[in-house]
Amino acid sequence: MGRRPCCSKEEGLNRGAWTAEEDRILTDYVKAHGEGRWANLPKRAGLKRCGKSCRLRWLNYLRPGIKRGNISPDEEELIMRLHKLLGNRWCLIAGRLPGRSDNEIKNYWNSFLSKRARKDDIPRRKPPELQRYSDRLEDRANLQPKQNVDTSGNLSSTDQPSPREEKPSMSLGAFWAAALKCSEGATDPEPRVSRQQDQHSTCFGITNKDTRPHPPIDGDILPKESENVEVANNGSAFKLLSCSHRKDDVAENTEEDPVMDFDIGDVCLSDLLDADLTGSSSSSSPPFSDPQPAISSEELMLQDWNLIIDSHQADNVWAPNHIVQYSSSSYIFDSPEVELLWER
DNA sequence: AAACCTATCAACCGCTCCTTG
DNA sequence: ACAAGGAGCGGTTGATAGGTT
Repeated sequence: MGRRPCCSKEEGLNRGAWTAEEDRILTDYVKAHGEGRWANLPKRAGLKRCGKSCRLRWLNYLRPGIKRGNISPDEEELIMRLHKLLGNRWCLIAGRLPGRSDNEIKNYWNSFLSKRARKDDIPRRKPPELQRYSDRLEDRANLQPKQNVDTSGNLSSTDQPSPREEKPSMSLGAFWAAALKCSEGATDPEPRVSRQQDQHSTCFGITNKDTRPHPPIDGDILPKESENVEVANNGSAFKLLSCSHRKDDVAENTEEDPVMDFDIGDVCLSDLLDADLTGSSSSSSPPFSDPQPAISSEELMLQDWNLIIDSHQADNVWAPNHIVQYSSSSYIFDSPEVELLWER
């Protein structure tokens, strides 16, 4: 489909900084008619501005409750931690900081925190099994440089990108993001889940069979209840027992049950979590069922290595009743982050 | 005092996805 | 099923202020 030229290229529109008068007109109009219909707003309100520009101005500066400047140390720390998990997904990060706009956080990051993050970055160490797997892939790629290595570690003879490469899988990284998105909906008294946020059917929760009090969680990040994933106390950690939702069920259950499974690319989260990773990569029972192309768990983890938080980071606080033991890894459902440990 | 450099941040831009007809 | 329009996101740009030489 063709795209309309950007409205900012239209003749006769004001550009650059907004004047106080323009602000007043926009504020009055939105207060009277509500948000939305941005494309028509300038004409109706009598503003010589692009609709997108009006939307941006309203969301970033004029809407009620917006905070400007003076980002507190707490907010700064939260931004750092969320960015570590979510990357440059500013709208999601902003969603965790009431009154802050994605633009402000993005600017703050680019001008200050990115430098700090680089300075603080700890070199990340791959666990030995992943390092070996990574080396094997590299060796094979070197032997046959014109061949692609597909996501299952197999070689393909075509130069065309595989479908998976064309459309990247929802990664473990996205899984973390999904958990955060879910928490946002669950904690906000007036959930504002955007269409785009909703598109992956992203919600996830665990049943905490432990009866110990829920530890204080910043913003109470995860849903407190779930009927879908059972977690049992295993002494120092919790082992995932089951995950009842299949991706086929999600559509029907979405309405009444906010907790659901979701796809991680071609696989279901429950598949990933149910899979047995303790065996070698040549295990006779592949973790993910046909007809999906086999994707090894090693590969999945390798792909997402950069999103894994190193267990040596000093500020990690582990709450044993929020750990899901998964093979040699442990998923931690605690604090604003969902974290993954190796060989815990 | 002037020129230059750097940091900040508001705004722009292009792209993607969703909704609607 | 398809196309067009609406909306939102994230990267980038450019104006400006403040600091340094």
